[in-house]
Amino acid sequence: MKAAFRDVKEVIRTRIVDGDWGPGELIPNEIDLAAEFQCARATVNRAVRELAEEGLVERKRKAGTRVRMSPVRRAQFEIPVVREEIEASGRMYRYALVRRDLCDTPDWLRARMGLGDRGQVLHLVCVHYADNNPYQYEDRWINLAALPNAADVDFSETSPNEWLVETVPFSDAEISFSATASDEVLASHLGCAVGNPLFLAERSTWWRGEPITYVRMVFQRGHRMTTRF
Amino acid sequence: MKAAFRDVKEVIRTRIVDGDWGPGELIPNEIDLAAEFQCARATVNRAVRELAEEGLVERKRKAGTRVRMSPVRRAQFEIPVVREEIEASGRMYRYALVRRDLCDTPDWLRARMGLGDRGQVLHLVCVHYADNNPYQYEDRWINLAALPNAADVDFSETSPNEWLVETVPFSDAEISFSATASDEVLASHLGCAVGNPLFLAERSTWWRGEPITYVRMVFQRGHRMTTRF
DNA sequence: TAGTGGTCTAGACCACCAC
DNA sequence: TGGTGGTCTAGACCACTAT
Repeated sequence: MKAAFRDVKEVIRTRIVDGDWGPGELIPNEIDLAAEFQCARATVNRAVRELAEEGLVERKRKAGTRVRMSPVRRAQFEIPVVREEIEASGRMYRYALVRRDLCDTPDWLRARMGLGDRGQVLHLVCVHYADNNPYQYEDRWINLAALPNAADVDFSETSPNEWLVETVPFSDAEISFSATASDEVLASHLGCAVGNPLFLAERSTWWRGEPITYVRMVFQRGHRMTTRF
Repeated sequence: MKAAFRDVKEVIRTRIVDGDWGPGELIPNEIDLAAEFQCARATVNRAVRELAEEGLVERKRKAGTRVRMSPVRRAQFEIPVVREEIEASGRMYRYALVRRDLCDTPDWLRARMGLGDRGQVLHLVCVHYADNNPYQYEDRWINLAALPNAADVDFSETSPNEWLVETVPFSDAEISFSATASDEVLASHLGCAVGNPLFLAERSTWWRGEPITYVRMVFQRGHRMTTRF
């Protein structure tokens, strides 16, 4: 008899999934549901509110609660730190820094991140291995105007990924996924053929409105990103 | 003075983002926060509970609430119906059925969907256009044991996607994203070169535990899936 | 304008678990 | 075992909006 709102939620969910309450149909109001389930209205409110957050129903004051015509489908992915992702799968993680440059901000990066004027960026290239097989190629640019001390960090041991997570933990980000073809550099680092299709993730990060970093992460051939919903 | 819990939530979020309460740090308990914000404990509870759902803090009974060391990053994507996706971007949607077969369930599909014994499936191939440019190639298999009337539907006008959404609205799904190379069939339908890297989404769907459909959706060259978090 | 959901409150009991 | 979060209740007032 604990978490009554969960029971209420599941009963309602079942009625919707089973079609007792069809798409577009109005379901009873909170007072009636509270009476049916012998509980307080607040309990029903939480149950139905969570179903609305899941996209199963739609609520409007005065109009009541309706089953959605087509449920909103939200696929949700956890974005872990590479090392944790690899170690969680039981494989050994290894990291290697391939390249490190200090340079003026390229124009394409300035445009992409909304960086004004000029300034320097730290350009890092590294590879993440799982059981000594290349897993991910990382090409990263760090805005030194925002993180000047990044220039003094030794990235040969610590991956920029982890250093950033510790240093700027709570940031806004935009991530996008696409497909790209392997060029000679990628082929040599990932051990695949030139022209192979590869899964690419790009992420831009801001902290309190200020651009922090942009990274291209290219995964080993055959990589999949999966979720259930 | 409406939605006090939102104000409380934002004040706490700001303190965390600004570093007033650093990673791993214990934040005041609900009673103290309620006193500070001059509100009921339930109000603080909702605020902090939602921050926990967002992955910003971690709560444990007796141990209290701590700021997460590295916030859990969840990228969330809405999975719209193709037509809506295209029309939302202001482009004209067009659909074409390329192929329709009734056949015995191939072994690979049986394994992938957890289909027992034999049975027939409806195999549909179609293309979705945006402003008359190919946008997505769809290769779909429908389990006729679960949806026998799918065999009688005229899919030359209605896309299987939309028919399924109307017919089986509330289902469980597994979706996965990867990169694939264009073969001759894809190249001809999508108007790209053979070997081009393409973004691939695969979805398996179940309703009340029963396999419904498996679909491979291959997007036009250069397609990106983007979200902020 | 009336009905519905959105939210707050004050108090209560309980489950969990670090100490 | 005591402190903390998790939840429920009964009642209240308010905001929105369909009618």
